[in-house]
Formats: sequence, structure tokens, C-alpha cells
Amino acid sequence: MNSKLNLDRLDLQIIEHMMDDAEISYADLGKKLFVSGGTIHVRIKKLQKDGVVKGTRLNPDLKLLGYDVIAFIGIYLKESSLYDSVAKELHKIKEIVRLNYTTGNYSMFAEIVCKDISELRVVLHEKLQKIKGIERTETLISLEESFSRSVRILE
Amino acid sequence: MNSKLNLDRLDLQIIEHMMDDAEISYADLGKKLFVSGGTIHVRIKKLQKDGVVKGTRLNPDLKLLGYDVIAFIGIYLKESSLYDSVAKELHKIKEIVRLNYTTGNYSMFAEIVCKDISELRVVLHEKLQKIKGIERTETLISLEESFSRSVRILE
DNA sequence: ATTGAAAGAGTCTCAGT
DNA sequence: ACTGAGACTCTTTCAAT
Repeated sequence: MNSKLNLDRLDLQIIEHMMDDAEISYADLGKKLFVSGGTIHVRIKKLQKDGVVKGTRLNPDLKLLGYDVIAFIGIYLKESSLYDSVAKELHKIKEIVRLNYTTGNYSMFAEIVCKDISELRVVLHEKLQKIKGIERTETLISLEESFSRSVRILE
Repeated sequence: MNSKLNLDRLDLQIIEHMMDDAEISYADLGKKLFVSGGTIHVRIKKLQKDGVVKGTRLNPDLKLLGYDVIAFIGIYLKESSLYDSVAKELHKIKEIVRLNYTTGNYSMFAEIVCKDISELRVVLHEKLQKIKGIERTETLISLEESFSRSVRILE
């Protein structure tokens, strides 16, 4: 897959830099990587065309926006055939920001972002428990995020 | 906190839109939200100054970059006083992209991104197990990401 | 494939409202 | 606080290498 795309070191350097800061100008990034701004431009357009780069996203401070609680929910299903219908119901809950089907302890694993603990309680007890097919859930509340970073794609 | 910042509906609309697409021009975003491009500009600068907006990030397709495996690791510590020293060791492992201290089943909860299962095995058995203070770990391998989205800040 | 320069588009500043 | 216009910077195209 990577061999088909034929990404070279410069492509990876551009992606790695812009994963942390997508606001840098092509000219400035070119200076850092010892090529012209035009070359950066050509590479980025190619990466977009190939689908490797899927746009840029604003990085908001969730705490400052009043979202103080991050929690992870391990979900046990009554039958594994209920995956898709339960996923559809979970998608309707706006506080759930991510859902994965997983091997191991749980059938599904969700991440949830709430303003406060009472909002988390509402989601857990009034929304999640009403979904048919969920046997039980286990909640891990994040007390602190030690770190969060992009994957290193160089070396 | 939010009251101190005094964010109005327009601020939240700008953030919500740019969380998904930070490439839109001020003029175009202004059209969508029925204000001038200049107003969008003023608001965004204010949000940056206040720290609500912490820059923009490139959104790469990890699969196309050859990172096919996402896993979650629940970590049991021998003593909870070992938090910080273990976190420091985990930070050195480049495949670990996120680490949270959590209530519930585990002491810590990590997210890990790898090229393939054999790389995951190396991290689990050769890197994680060597860290003093970790009693044992439980691995949840993501078979599929059902969805992943930004938190909704409007309504 | 990379470059530099010209044309086009976007950002930023500011005076007026 | 919002707007529109001018100054400035960045992106995009393109001919040359």
C-alpha cells in the first residue's frame, strides 16, 4: 500500500510537520526542509489527490470550552450479531465521539466527552442503558491526560 | 470558565465548523454564518489569543501511511505511586500516542498505533513488559473504527 | 521533479459606522 | 462590534531546467 503510493522522505517530513502545525506557509516549510515553496505545494497537492492528506482540523481546547470530562466505556453485548444496530444507536448519542469494535475484554469500546460528571451520568444511565443489546458497561473516567500526540512516521 | 471567556453563538459556530474543516477561507465562512470575512478574522484572532483555539492540524489517512493497527492497553500498576515514573517510560515508546490516568478497572489507559500486528507484539512484549512498576496489561485490538468525530458544541 | 516569477486569492489592518 | 477597502502575504499556475 505504502509502496503503491511511493512516498519519499520529503512527503513524510511534510506530513509529520503539518500533523502538529498545519498553519505554516509553504515558503517557511520549504525553508525548514531545504526545498522551494513550490515543491511543498506540488507535494501537498499530490498527497491530497492520493487521499493521504484528508484536510486540516482546528484544535480546540475542550476544557476551556467547558468540556471537563473524558471517559472510556467498555461495552459487553448480549450477542455479537447486535454490533451494527447497537453502533447505530450509539452514534445518535452526541457525547460519544469515537467507537471501536475490539478484541479482548469488551465487544465495543467508546470514548465520551461531557461537560461534567452529571452529564456523564445522564449518558450512562439514561441513554446507554436503554439500548437493546447492551448487556453491561464498564466506565473508565480519565482523571488526567498524561499526553496525546500524533504517531511518528519518520525513521 | 466559559462565562469568563464569554463565547457567543458565532464563536461556537466558527469553532464547530473549523473542527471539521480548517481550510475554509474567512470570506466563505462569513457567507455561511451571515457576517463579513473581517468579523470571522477578528473572532478567530480573539479565540487564538484566549487559547480556545490551539492551531490547526493535518488529518492524515493512517491506513494509507501503513499504520493498520490501533489498540488500547489497560495497565495495572504494582503501586499507584508509580504513576509518574511509568508515564515517563511510556512516553518514550513512540507507538503510544495517548495516555490517561483513569478510575475503574485499570490504573492507566493507553492508545497505541502500529504498522502491523508484529510491531504491536514487539511493543507489548519487548517494551511494555520491561517497564518496572507495571503489574500486567490487557490489550484491546481495534478490529474496526465504527466512527470518530468531534464533540458537538452547539445547541 | 524542482524552481522562480507572475497572477490570483486570501489574510490582516484600519478608518468609518 | 461589524464592515469594506487597501496593503500585504500566501497560494497557484506555468515556463524553464
